[in-house]
Amino acid sequence: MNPFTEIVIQIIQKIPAGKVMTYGQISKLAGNPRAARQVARILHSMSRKHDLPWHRVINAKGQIAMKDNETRLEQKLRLEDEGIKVSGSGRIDLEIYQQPINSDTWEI
DNA sequence: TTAGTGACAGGCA
DNA sequence: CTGCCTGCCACTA
Repeated sequence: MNPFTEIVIQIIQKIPAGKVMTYGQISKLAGNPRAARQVARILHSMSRKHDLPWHRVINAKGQIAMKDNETRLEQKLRLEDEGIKVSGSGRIDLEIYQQPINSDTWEI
């Protein structure tokens, strides 16, 4: 497994419940600012075997970027279950729920 | 091998 | 606020 993938997985596992991060944040923390799409791919392929909180990862517009309606609904329900308010169209207030990368908990 | 396609981001209209 | 365009890279047909 390449180091980028490992770091991405560790970052996602550190996202606290009730908070979210964007793909861009994660890719930047992992050392590849332009690899947001690969983060998404890692999530899709690794979320099951690594038990990742994939639902806490959203796009830069603060929305659920799902194409599949079932998965989109599941993510919405999981987020609301953690106290995150999700708008009808799947929007989330990043000002409130986004986990800042400058926090002391991020010693990557 | 080339072309199409995303769990995306950022700039611009 | 929304939509379109370009860059990015792994995967698939």
